[in-house]
Amino acid sequence: MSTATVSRALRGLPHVSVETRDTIKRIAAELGYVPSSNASGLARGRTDAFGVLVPSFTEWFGATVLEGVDRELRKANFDLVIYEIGTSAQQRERVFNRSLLRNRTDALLALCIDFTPVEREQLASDDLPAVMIGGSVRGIRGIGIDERATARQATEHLLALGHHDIVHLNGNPEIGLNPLVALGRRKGFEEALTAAGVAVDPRRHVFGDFSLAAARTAMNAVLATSAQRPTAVFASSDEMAIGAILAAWDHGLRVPDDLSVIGIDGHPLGVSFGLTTLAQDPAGQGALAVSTLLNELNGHGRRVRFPRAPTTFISRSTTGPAP
Amino acid sequence: MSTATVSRALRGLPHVSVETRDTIKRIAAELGYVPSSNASGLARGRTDAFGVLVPSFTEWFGATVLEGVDRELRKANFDLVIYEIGTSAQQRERVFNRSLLRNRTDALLALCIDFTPVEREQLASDDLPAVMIGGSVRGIRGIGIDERATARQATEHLLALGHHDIVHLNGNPEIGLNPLVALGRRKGFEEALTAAGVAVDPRRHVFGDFSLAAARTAMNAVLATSAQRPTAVFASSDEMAIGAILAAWDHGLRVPDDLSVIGIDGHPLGVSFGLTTLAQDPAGQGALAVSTLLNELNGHGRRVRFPRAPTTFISRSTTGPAP
DNA sequence: TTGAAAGCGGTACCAG
DNA sequence: CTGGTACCGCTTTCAA
Repeated sequence: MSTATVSRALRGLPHVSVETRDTIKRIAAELGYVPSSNASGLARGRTDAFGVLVPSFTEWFGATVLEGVDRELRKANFDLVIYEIGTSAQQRERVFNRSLLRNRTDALLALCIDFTPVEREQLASDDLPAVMIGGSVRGIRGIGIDERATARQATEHLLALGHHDIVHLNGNPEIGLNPLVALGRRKGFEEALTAAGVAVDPRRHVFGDFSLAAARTAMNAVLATSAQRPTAVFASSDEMAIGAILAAWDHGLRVPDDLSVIGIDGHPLGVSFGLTTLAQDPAGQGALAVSTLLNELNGHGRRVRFPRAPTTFISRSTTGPAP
Repeated sequence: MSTATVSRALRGLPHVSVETRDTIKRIAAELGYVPSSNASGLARGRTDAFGVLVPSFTEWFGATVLEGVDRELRKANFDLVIYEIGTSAQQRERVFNRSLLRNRTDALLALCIDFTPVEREQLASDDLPAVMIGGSVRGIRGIGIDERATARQATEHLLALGHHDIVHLNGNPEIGLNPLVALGRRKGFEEALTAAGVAVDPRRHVFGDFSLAAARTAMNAVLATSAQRPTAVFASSDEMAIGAILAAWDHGLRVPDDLSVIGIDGHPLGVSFGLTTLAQDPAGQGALAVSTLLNELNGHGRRVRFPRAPTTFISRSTTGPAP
């Protein structure tokens, strides 16, 4: 058998007789033969791998996106190369100067990262197809929910229940993540208020760092010092919403009787707290990004733009009528 | 310039004049040249990448290990290829038959996975250096805490506070993860009880699936039906411990006044609940595995055995004297 | 110090 | 349907 025939047989290409193919496959299995991805990749100019840039492994959104990415990649027999790039510019520079451009991947996914203009330029100039998940950025295609509309919907839910004094527990836009998400959610919150004829009070804009602990601290401060207590909280993430619930408990307040809380995300922990939320589907977003890029790599269609990722209102038990 | 000289210059090898090297580096930078990892890997018989098998992206232990693995890999300019292999044997077979043996990685890390004998054999026969993190398995080197001693220490803490009726909230050993961790923790629990002259009551062995929600449900059942209420809970993981705390709250019980709770892990969420726990350092375990394997790949030393990973007692506010 | 040339392990084109 | 054979882009040995 020539190497050519073996190669064809093993990859399921045509022009190989059935019996030849079977023989080759059997022997390959016996020998435990597996082609070298390096050699194959070199010859084909492909790597059969996607790269993903994540801000952190331990953060829910990114991890859940990876779940979907991996699922879709696995179907296509692609591998997944992950680069964790914290919020430090130094780490990021390393990745950009070396790994990204190292031709180890056929495409790139970035998770809600706040790229610098230089980085965006590098990404664009590089021929690697790239998509950003969790908030789009100029120059790179993005897939994500409609931040503003989602925030508005959450706020409207609270308004409809009669709440007028609502705290917006938001993420700080300056922590290296894509600032557009915090900004967009703020905007949607204010829009809803304004549309309902409720005044926007800047003191009700509180920062919880997108983390449970920080949100709890921030809300504790609000509940401790406010001359007048808010009756509801709109949190830009479920983890912050749970922090708000714990803060309410810290103050002996009942949820939702004394304080209503709504979040965004659909974090699994929300179930345990009966959290009302607007759920998104990070795994679905990741899977969509992969299948689209895979399609484009195969020459089917070019440069699709993504529609807004869907969001689902999940009504549980942390929101109720204003007291 | 010949390709040979360029190759030497760019990789910092000797036998290149300083000025030649500088020129080459400058031009390479201008051109944005980056060597193809495939070609380089093919020529050197190396991939400069590690593979990691994780049960799930969204589970705390694995994600935290990845954090440490990535940190150490990045230092060495290695890339990280991740294979998520749920608990389904089918998915795993895919990985084993294809990816693992695909020569995309120089070494393999597996996170607390319950390999079948066949899989173990494949791993062993393959020349890939491998280490298992979070519970060792026959045939593969492992790095992890001393399950039994840690569980015993946690239980002893409770006993010392005067508790005699202790529930062990354990993980179910049959969910695809390494069963030795649940078994070892059970053993340590019973040892401590026996050493203290306390009878082991099988009805106090409750399964929480290593998850918060399941643990809460399980504990709710205990608290609802027990003729006599336990005064303390030893949970095999912090997430389950938090589930127990929520269950206590569900029943209007105060922690630790009515029920003491201790966990194992050092999960960040524990901080928010004041959880007393025996913390381990998953990132450190991952980093150690990587640096060791890296060393061995470079020919320095061979087949190190790992000492037990350390554990730290963190006393917070969920344990107190028995009522 | 530098360059020439032989692989590394596949793929793909072309001829038989 | 099958085999021969130039590469793919880089590393490495050997000479110059």
